[in-house]
Amino acid sequence: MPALEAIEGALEARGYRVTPARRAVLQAILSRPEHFTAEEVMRRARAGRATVFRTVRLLCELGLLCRVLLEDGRLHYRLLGPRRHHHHLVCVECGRVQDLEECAVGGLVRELASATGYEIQGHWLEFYGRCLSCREPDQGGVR
Amino acid sequence: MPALEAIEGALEARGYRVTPARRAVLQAILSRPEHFTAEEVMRRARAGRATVFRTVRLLCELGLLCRVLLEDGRLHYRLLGPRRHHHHLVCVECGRVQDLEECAVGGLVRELASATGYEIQGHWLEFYGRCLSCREPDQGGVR
DNA sequence: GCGATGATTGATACGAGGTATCACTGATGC
DNA sequence: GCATCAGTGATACCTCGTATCAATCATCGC
Ligand SMILES: [Mn+2]
Ligand SMILES: [Mn+2]
Ligand SMILES: [Zn+2]
Ligand SMILES: [Zn+2]
Repeated sequence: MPALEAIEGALEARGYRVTPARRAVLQAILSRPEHFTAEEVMRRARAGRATVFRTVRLLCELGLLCRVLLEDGRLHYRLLGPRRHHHHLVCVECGRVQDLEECAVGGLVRELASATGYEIQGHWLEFYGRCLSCREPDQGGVR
Repeated sequence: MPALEAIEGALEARGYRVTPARRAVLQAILSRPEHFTAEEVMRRARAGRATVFRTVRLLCELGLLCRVLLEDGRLHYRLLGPRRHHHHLVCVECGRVQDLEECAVGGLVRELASATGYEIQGHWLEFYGRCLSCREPDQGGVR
């Protein structure tokens, strides 16, 4: 999880200004739990609606945020470490999100490309389930 | 692609009535291209907004429609043959959608489950690219 | 047939989540 | 100093739904 300065550095490095509005959005994001909606950021950042959405989009484009697609189709955002393209495992009970280390469908993409003739450019892949701690009561585990 | 009578039969078989409003929605769907939004159905079916959305949801639940997640997060719908759970390959240029024969991440799901302890209950998986015909101009192919 | 019951409908309001406009502000470059 | 352009935010607007609720329709027991 990058610190404020790291994110601001990444913005400046790409020619974007670090303005008060952007800093407000960044602070709101850093104060949020592991994943959040743009609306939640809105409520905490002293910045206009359009600016919040623009900033979130910008951070996604720069690879500083990743988008987490929930099972019901809602979109959340999440700070991204230095990681590249990857996918998520979302606990539908407690909301915990686990980044999956890498993209496990690379082989599948190649197979599909040769089977269908498509030039495959991207994909969505998200998994949903119940995490270990949410399952524990089930199992009548220790204690 | 099921015909009107087949869909109506499926509704009746599960205890749902085939009403004029539902028939109007079905006809609008059958007149649409391979995938469509609920809004497009709205514009063609003489039926109230709520009814259109309710009917589309019902058809999804009954397995008569499948949901196609576009790259930008929008949701389209598509008539489903007798197929089960599967995924899509969407051409981002012409919009063509190809149903993938089966779910190719079953093995991955099992691996993930044992690696993470999650009980994995579902997933989203959609691929985006350019289909063969949309690529052809690229390649200076035959003719 | 008759009334009770439950399914279905559509007008309408509401809500989330996001984009388009556009006049304005504030840095930057010269 | 002035032109230019990135950034801003109020606001209107849009899509894609869901909630409400009174009206209607079909069915069923009698
Ligand atoms: Mn992530
Ligand atoms: Mn399909
Ligand atoms: Zn959990
Ligand atoms: Zn195509």
